[in-house]
Amino acid sequence: MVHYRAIPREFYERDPEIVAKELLGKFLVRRLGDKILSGRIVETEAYYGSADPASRAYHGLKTYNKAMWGESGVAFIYNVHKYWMFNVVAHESNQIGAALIRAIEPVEGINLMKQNRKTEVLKGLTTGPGKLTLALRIVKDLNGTDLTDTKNDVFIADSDTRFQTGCSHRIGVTKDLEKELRFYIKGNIFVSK
DNA sequence: AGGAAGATCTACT
DNA sequence: GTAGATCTTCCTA
Repeated sequence: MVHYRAIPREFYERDPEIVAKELLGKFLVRRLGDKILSGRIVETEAYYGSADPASRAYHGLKTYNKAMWGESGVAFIYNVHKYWMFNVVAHESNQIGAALIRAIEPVEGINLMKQNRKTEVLKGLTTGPGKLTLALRIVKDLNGTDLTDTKNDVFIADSDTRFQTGCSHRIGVTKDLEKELRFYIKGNIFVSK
């Protein structure tokens, strides 16, 4: 049983690019009853507001994306192609932004993750945004959950381990920015392709 | 009420 | 490498 340390809200009250980069190596933890599922974050992407055509916030404030305007450090969950995308709201005060968790490396509750994904194979279990939400049973009910509180059903926990990181352009977006806003842990086999 | 789009995944060639 | 499946939400009529 791992002890999970909460991350203060100030961590998320910065530019999404910085938050996305620094989320690498930290833990995403899901509580299912008395069971814990967790994984190390190995791949993220940063999204902005009206200046970012790939962002959910690009077309202005809507009911489904209003979390991106809200308090930093809470979950922003959005549906695409039958899957749920898991984001953390992250922006400076009066700004808009979020960091998408794209991939994790399973740590605790691996057998339950396999059940949730209906597979026996560890390889590829959580190597994509849609796969990891399925594995951790993350659905839109968790939208708005405070991720800085370790008592909640889903939260993010700190880690002291440092990794070599790389960056590239975002994946799957139709209109990307010039900036490279995807970050990943170099050499980790759970980074998506 | 219906159509289209979307930050995806799987399976098959 | 590419096609098709399939779901939630939004936009228009």
